[in-house]
Amino acid sequence: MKKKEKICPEVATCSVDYAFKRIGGKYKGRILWYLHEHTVLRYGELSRTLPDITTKMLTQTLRELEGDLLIHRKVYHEVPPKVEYTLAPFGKELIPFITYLKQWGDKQMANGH
Amino acid sequence: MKKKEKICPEVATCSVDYAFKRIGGKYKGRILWYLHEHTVLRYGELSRTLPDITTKMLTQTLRELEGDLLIHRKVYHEVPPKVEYTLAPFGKELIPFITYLKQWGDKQMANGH
DNA sequence: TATGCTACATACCAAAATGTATGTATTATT
DNA sequence: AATAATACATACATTTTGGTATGTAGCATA
Repeated sequence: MKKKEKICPEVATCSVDYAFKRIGGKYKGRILWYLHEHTVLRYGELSRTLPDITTKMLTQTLRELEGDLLIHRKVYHEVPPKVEYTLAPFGKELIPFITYLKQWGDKQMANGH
Repeated sequence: MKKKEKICPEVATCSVDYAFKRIGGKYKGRILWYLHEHTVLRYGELSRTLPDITTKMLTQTLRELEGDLLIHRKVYHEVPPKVEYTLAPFGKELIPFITYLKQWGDKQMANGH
């Protein structure tokens, strides 16, 4: 049947939901992981590291991560343009979790799940 | 511009992508978390715990989690019906990571981010 | 003057995810 | 015979997300 009547009963637990929203999306996890592995990556390097992403989605995703203060964007005013991306403090705090998740994923994949 | 030429260059890192896909979706994180908190929940209890979910999405999401072996579904052949959901081993392995993420979310929310 | 380099922007379109509304099954109870 | 309880199923509509194709800026080099 339809919707529920009650409003959010356990306000605190919504932080799970909150967190998942910042790292959801098709590419955010990988972008954060690659920035962790390489420390600093230019736009074109990210594009080549994620071969399945389009420029539109890459730019869009990077802007969202930047807006959430998970990554930092440094622009060099040169021609041709140069922009470097790095993990911001809040993004770095997510690394242990992504590391753990990655290991879980490796294990799952190894067992064919 | 368009797509890239290269195929996936870093095969191993795709486990990040793999893992994110199993726990992605609008409600999976919360469902796993609530099952962890309550140990066992009936369908109706889950529905009341997630007041914003519809029966269609709840059922659909539970089936996906079950298919990925993250949760377990136990049916009691009674009338009216009774079905209990619990975390399966693979799902339990995700708890430390969801716990970490939840703490991160709590902190972010507390600071207004 | 044309082309290349790099990091995008943007209009339009397709696919995927989620929501709405309504229906079903079975047995006990009124 | 009608109603209640519980856990769904399902057709259809809408929203959200992602994809395609093409364009722009500005300077250097051929």
